[in-house]
Amino acid sequence: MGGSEIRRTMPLFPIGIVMQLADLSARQIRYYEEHELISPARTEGNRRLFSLNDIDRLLEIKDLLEQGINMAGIKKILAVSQKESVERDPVAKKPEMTDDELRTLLKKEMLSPGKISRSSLRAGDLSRFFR
Amino acid sequence: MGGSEIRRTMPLFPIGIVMQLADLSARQIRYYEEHELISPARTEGNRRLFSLNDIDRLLEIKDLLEQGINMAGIKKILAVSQKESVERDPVAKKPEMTDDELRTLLKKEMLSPGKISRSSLRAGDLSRFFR
DNA sequence: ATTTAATGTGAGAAAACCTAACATGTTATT
DNA sequence: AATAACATGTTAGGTTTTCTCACATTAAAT
Repeated sequence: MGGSEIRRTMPLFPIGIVMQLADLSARQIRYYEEHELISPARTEGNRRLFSLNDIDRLLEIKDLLEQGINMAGIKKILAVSQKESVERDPVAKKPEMTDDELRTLLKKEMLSPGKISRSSLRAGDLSRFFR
Repeated sequence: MGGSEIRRTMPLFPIGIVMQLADLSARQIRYYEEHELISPARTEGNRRLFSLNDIDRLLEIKDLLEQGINMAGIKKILAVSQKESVERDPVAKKPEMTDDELRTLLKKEMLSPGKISRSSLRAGDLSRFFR
């Protein structure tokens, strides 16, 4: 788990917000969880709390569903794409990075990106909103 | 209005999450709102929804309060700092935490994921976590 | 000793979310 | 065409979270 992992996996959003961000119904989101495509955290009182990773994943699921892929297929695909993203993550791949390398990386992360309209959210977009 | 305004002003977080992120009680947060130091959005059902800007602001308020400044003073200061942050280049902005300090913090986070010490969070830091 | 400022606490109400069950609309299969 | 499987809608009843409002408490200033 790299440095950015911490933020991206922080359970922050209630389902109501996620519904808006991903444009999905509560029923859909819970259904995907039922099929183990996502595993949002829970509060002490059992309310779901979603991370940015969860939301990105939901956008991916939505995308794949629209391509006619079913739960089983999506599950397989997501399992692969997750493995890939871990291998591709520069921080995760080089945990023994020198201080200067890490410093350079962090500076790059601090750069401000441009604006994006929320209504046109697609899989992967969220990672550009939040880092 | 800068490009990043859209994301940073998006009402996303319920008060429960903000309490954890800023390490403040609900009472404190509502009190600051009562004194117009923050103006979180509301759901249709009247629940507060905080943006990243709101949370940064809360961290600033906390900071200023610890310095012994009262509501009135903080209000004035925040009015100024807001104006400045709009006019100032966000990248060139002088950090409250040096890059070295941030790097050290992030390293610690990488070693124990999910165990970010909230107390180490200060005003403005959040904008580096989320973009 | 008061007053003021910031925060704690509790009550009662409402919103948001939970699970579970059943219903509906599609698509695939027989 | 009938049936089955899949994804989603809907409703019901219950729990958690948040709301406002009021009163209490603590610490600092007068």
